[in-house]
Amino acid sequence: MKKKSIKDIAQDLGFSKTTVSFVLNNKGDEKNISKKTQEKILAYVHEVNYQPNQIAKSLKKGTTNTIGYLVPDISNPFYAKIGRLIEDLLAAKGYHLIIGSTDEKQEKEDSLLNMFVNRQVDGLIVASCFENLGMLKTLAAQRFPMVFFDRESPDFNGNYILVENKDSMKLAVEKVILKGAKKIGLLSITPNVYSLKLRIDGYKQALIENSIEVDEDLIRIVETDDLKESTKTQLTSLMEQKVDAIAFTNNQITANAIWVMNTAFKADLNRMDFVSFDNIDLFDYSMPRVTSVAQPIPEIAHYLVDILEQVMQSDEEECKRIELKPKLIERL
Amino acid sequence: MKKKSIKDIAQDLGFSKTTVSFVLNNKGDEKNISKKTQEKILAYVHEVNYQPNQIAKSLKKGTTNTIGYLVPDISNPFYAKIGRLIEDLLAAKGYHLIIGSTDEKQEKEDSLLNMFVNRQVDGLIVASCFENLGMLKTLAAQRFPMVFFDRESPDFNGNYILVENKDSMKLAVEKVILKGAKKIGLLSITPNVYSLKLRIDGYKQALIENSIEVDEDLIRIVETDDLKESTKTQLTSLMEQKVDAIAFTNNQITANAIWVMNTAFKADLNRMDFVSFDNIDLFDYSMPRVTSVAQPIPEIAHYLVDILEQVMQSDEEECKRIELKPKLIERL
DNA sequence: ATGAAAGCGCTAACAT
DNA sequence: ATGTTAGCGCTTTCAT
Repeated sequence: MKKKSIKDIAQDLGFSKTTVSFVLNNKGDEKNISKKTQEKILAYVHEVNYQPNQIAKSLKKGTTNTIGYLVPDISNPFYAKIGRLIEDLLAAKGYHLIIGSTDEKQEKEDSLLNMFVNRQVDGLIVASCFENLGMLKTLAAQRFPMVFFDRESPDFNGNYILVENKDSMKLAVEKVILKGAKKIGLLSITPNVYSLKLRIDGYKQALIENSIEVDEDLIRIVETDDLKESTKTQLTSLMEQKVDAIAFTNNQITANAIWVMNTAFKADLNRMDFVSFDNIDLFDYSMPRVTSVAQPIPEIAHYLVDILEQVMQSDEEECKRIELKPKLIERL
Repeated sequence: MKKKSIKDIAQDLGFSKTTVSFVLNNKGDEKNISKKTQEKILAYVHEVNYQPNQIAKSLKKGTTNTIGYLVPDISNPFYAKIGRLIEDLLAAKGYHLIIGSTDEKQEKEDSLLNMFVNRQVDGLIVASCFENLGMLKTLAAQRFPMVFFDRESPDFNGNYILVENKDSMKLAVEKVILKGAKKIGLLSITPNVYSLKLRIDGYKQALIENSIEVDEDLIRIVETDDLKESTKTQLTSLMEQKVDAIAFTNNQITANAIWVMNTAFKADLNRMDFVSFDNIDLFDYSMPRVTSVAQPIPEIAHYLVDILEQVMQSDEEECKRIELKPKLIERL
């Protein structure tokens, strides 16, 4: 049995497509369709298990009830968890999620943005790498509903859900300073992401305010393309400098670094302290202990869909910028 | 400037929609469109940055180049990683991923399946809870392209990418027996998932073959709805029985259990051994040490899109069942 | 070498 | 109270 369309239903029952459509969309009463007709249609629709073609509906209405979720890597626990939360929040409002991972590459990001827009997503939630603003600015100019998170660009005016990067990192680093650390290294992925730059700034500020000289040679950048190997190289080099603490700017790099530390520097673990921006479950049981800056994930998810919904509904000009406070989790 | 459609392009240039469409789809030569016309159209299209409406295309062609990915929880690292891998594999073939989390509930699963089908996804990759086979059987009867993984139902004939559950679990449990464990508990989520039942069977088999009596009271099932609390309760009760090893049937429950162990039973960690089906990064650094059965994630992903593609292309009757071998990672 | 027109399945303004 | 019709943006057969 082939799939029935509204047309089939109408023909089978001897009504017009219009009547059937009205009934199916609960406009029966409003459109003065007789109770009897309504019941007849509903019964038949149920009998043949009619399923509306959402694509046709989308083409007609110009909306798809689909939201694009664009992040560097959907399997990163931070993005995965937020993804799960917004999936549920959006589902409650009738939206579905289509996902894309950009690998921090503007090229991939642009191509995915393009695809999503062509697929007529109704809105976009994105953790952009903000390397090249062209595509984003074009979309913004068209008033395409977008909300950004995790990352920010000072040159792009959009709706942002962010966390206090600089201050939080500063507070975290100060914890290990208070504990006695004197020579503190830092490991980060590409700092041309502004949020990461802020985290690095926080680290520096902590040193400065505590009269520790900022040594640029202790600030190491790993290559995103070859994270595992690059982390190992940089970390090894840092260890040779005899640092007594290390700060990491996100969960991904911390996880890799912990692995390296356990593999190659087990003996040093006890004399050192570690600080991570981002918190992952792992930190609760991992060796070494890691003091971490936990982003308020449920809150972020909540604001993301909240603001996106507002943007999709009203055509307001004003951009929102919401900055949330992370929670510092001490594990020293 | 409003978005241009093919019609606009045609009007602007004085050609027909047909001609423009042919050129846009690289059928210019095949359809004998003059070089000059082709160039003109291409140039203009580029100038105004024309973007085809994929929804319209989908409606016309009956395919959307979208694949539905349906799992219990997209933020579970196992599903997230596979998600990421198939996202990339599918992207290379022009497909996008639309995701749904079912929370192990058939109701949610059915509703998502329905939505995905109504949205005309071209295929489905699903880790079903297989609680009620109605919806799945209906889809299978319509020859809807689907590939299943991680879970299996003996009552449902579909394409499966699985791992050896029973044997792997048996081997893992035997490791701790060899190390001297005598009283081995087991913690699992809902065993009405057949794959989990197999893992439990493997556990039992290991005991039997090593002349250890199977004590049903040492086999504990946690409630999926309240995982954290239920894990705590069951684990505490198991610990009161003075078990000297515990086996867990998936990563989710192991992660929770590790947390409970660290919180409430730190003193017991050293005298005990742990075994987990599924491996997560965390196990490399966590206390306690956990011997784990690592599923071959990239291979699973690879087969998933491979088989799905085959199913979408040919209309072959035959169902495939691929069983992969996990890798045992000893950490005793 | 190019165009007219039908149609994918749906909605909704406008009849009747 | 129900039907006619146009149209969303695209592809494709059949004309010319």
